[in-house]
Amino acid sequence: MFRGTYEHTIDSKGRLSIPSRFREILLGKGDERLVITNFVIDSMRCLDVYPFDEWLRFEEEIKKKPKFDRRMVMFQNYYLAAACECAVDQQGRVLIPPLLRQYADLKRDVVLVAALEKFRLCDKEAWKKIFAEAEEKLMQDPDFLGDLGL
Amino acid sequence: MFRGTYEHTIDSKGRLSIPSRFREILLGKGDERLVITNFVIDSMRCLDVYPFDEWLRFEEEIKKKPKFDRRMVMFQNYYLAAACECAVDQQGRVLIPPLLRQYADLKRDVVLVAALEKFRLCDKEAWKKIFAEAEEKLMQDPDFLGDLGL
DNA sequence: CATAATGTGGGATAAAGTGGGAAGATCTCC
DNA sequence: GGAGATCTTCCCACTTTATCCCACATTATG
Repeated sequence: MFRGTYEHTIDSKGRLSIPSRFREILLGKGDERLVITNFVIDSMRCLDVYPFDEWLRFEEEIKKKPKFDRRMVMFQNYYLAAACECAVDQQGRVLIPPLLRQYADLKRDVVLVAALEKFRLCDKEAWKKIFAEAEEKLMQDPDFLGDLGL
Repeated sequence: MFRGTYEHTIDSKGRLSIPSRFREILLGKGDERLVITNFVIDSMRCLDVYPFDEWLRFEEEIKKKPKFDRRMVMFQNYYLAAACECAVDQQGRVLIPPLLRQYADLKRDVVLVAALEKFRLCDKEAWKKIFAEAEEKLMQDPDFLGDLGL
């Protein structure tokens, strides 16, 4: 389970270092490969990053679904088609594939955000907006937090 | 169960010593790890601090909820994404992760406030306001406690 | 009053995050 | 097919941050 939010930078060669806490989890799996693909939060583009074994698990789920359902085809075109396997180098960095980087409009400053079994990669400014909106909406709705026991 | 309010200081390296009463509880669990995340009281930002086992329990509760509910997604982005696992060192101190420290605007003087199975970490001045407001509301409304069924 | 426990400060060491060079691979264009 | 350009990978190095350890002051305890 990934936890926490980290601000990192993408260098001039398009490399991004994985937070050591995240990397520990990958090392624990004995497989440092990642699968990166498109995602959107609040209509802001970002990237989803899976450990390789979690991605395989996810693919198995997909296979169980009706293959020619129209929405399934759309999903495949959007999410599966873009998925790219990336290796982590010996310094703990991944090269973000140019097309994906371009898609999510990742510049220098990015944020890595834990999301249970995977994590998200997001432009820093974009994440600020996503976070601010979540904070505001949640605080306007004390009943919701109450239901969660907070 | 945590009890009491303690005024401590965050040192120049961002470390905070856990009150010994709180630490006893952690030692009793046999696991001194903490999970720290964002919170807001009366639109004043602070941090929620869970013993590791309590946090796991909470995560299990969350997993039972509908995953793609809009408010749930926001909650995921606000509360879960920021949650960071922190170890207590041999002097009984935690390093408050910089992003969280920044979020809650923690300077030197902070307050640790027990909240049942977890506790809160709050800027000293902010806590004064939160406390004063709570006290005032209680005094202005003699039925307050009664309405709560206490 | 002596002793222990608690909270705080600071130095030394290790680790994390970032930048950049150089060799090898891949691609492009002629 | 070969020269040049680009991209990838590996390595080394630097800076910042985290962690460990020792030490001191203050407060609790007997």
